[in-house]
Amino acid sequence: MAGVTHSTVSRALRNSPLVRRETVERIQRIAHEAGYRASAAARSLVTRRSDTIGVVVTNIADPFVGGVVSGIEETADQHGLSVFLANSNAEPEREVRVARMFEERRVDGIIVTASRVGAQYVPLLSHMQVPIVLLNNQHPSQFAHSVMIANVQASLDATRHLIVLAHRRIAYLGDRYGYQSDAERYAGYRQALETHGLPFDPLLVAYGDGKPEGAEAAMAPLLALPQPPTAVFCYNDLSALGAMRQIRSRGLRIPVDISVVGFDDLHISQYLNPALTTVRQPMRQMGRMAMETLLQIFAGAESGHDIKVPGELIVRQSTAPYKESQ
Amino acid sequence: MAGVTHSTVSRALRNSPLVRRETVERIQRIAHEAGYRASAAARSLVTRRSDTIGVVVTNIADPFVGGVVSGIEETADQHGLSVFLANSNAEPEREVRVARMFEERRVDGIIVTASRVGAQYVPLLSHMQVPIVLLNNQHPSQFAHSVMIANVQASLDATRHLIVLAHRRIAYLGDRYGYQSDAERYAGYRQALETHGLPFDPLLVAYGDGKPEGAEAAMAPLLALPQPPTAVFCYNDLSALGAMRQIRSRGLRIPVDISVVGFDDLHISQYLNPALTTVRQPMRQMGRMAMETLLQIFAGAESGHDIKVPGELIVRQSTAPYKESQ
DNA sequence: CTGAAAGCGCTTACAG
DNA sequence: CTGAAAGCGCTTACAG
Repeated sequence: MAGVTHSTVSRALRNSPLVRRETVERIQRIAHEAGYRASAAARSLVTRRSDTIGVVVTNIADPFVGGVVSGIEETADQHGLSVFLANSNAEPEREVRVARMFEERRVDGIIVTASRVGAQYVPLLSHMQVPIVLLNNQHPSQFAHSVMIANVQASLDATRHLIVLAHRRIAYLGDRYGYQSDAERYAGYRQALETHGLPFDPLLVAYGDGKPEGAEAAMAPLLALPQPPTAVFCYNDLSALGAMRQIRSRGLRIPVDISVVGFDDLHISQYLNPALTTVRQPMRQMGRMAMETLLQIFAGAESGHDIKVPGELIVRQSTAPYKESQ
Repeated sequence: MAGVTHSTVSRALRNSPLVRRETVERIQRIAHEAGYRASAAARSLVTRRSDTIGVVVTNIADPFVGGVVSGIEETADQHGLSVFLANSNAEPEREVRVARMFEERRVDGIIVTASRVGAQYVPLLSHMQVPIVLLNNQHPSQFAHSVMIANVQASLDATRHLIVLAHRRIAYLGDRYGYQSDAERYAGYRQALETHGLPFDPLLVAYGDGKPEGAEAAMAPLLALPQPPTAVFCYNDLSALGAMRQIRSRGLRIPVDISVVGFDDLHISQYLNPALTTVRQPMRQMGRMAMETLLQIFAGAESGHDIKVPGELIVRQSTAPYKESQ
């Protein structure tokens, strides 16, 4: 040591006004030279806060999730919080392990980000008495707050965009694992048809897996229809990617023969050929909002937080007016 | 409690053979019913292990990084380790904060994943006495082990592929922040030219930022050359995405007028139009390997770990034979 | 402004 | 097979 007790050291390192200025400086200098670093574990044992949050995702390799986590981490860092990242993979056993892990780590809060999270999962987490913020997920528990994209409105806009372009046979290519998000995007699609007096044809609805693979496969029967669609609204950009490949492989041109709309506006979407018309989700910002919601709850805000983020339709080159020749 | 001391509880919960079978069961049942969960902080205070690793990335929204982190997390989870995720953003202040955070948290090991990490950063981390594994990064410290893609060989293969297609004016579109990776990929490119007796033209080398934006801008002067390249080898797939858009915007066709090769084989690359010829990096697996290296070091392996992963050239539709008409 | 004491919730020798 | 004791490294009233 350097002439004082560890009590004083503890105070000095946290810049307590209870310690004489010069003592603080001396201690900090010595601590710095010695490379001393207070143990977070010991501290959290007494403060009863871990300064840690848990983030669960279904798949960190999904670019949408990556954008969201980036926003979460940025805000957490600004407030001195560390983030535990856990990939649930939507597997029940992993979900259970993640929940237990978060409990043992005594995380101060949890953010669940996923396009498809097991239905029993959030109840599992909400059992612990810790605030939970859901990002683009259902809200089945009273412990959960949420940040959600305005799926219905955004999908309505996207579908209307196609209707205004004179398309009459518009397909919906959903995500069979998308649960709530898929249901809402589908609802927006239906609403748009209805509002504009277009008939709904169940043959024009197909389901992929939210990834290019599944969408590519789901697109095939749509194109094989006697009266194929002249436009397709996809659950997300990744699905659009698969749909577009299927369309090309049939020798059809986008957007001349068929228009495609996505959802998310991934960073790459503007670089596709043709550039993808899509609904922008401000992923990074949504991540930040989720983290800020948690911060507000930590600070004692008791009212429910249910933030609805508007989606913005970005019109690019994958959509064009319907032409008779089709 | 339920009739025993906390010592016994502690032992029972960890399934110690020192405790009578039925006592173990009774305690576990009660603990389960009460929702008891041992505090990781208290435990790690005495065991002197946190069962935690720190993962630093420059940008979690980068799809390459997402793939790697996915592999890391998967393996960590299998071994009961939790992962702290920190985004350094290549900003020096954040790097310092991350290092301090990891020290305070007493992480058992660190993995640094990044295409471009600050040069002073790893020394900063290696100052703490904790094993470090670098993924696709320099190896400037004796505390660091590494998992790296075989950049030179893979780039040589990629460039040779273009040479075999009869291309003679092949550009290299690098990443000015890519440091080591960029230098090695460039070296492979140079080696291929040399081996095949092709002249090197410095005018055919341009630098982007490893993202579509920078590559798109860097591609422009290349195409404006009196003798433009007929093929371009890009630092990574994201750069290829930008290069391709620039090429199209000049009214040139891929691969008829110009061939494009990327590096990474992101999930989306096979869905591009045209599908991208690229070098596959097994991102997920590399992440797993990095984590396994750490695990081996924990287990006492003292030999240096420097794993070189071969890249695999995946030929798709963005490359074609050179034709006179160009 | 500083010190002595208690305690956060565990694990692990040491006894028995 | 179980208990009593010590201790991990901090923070924070409580005194002075």
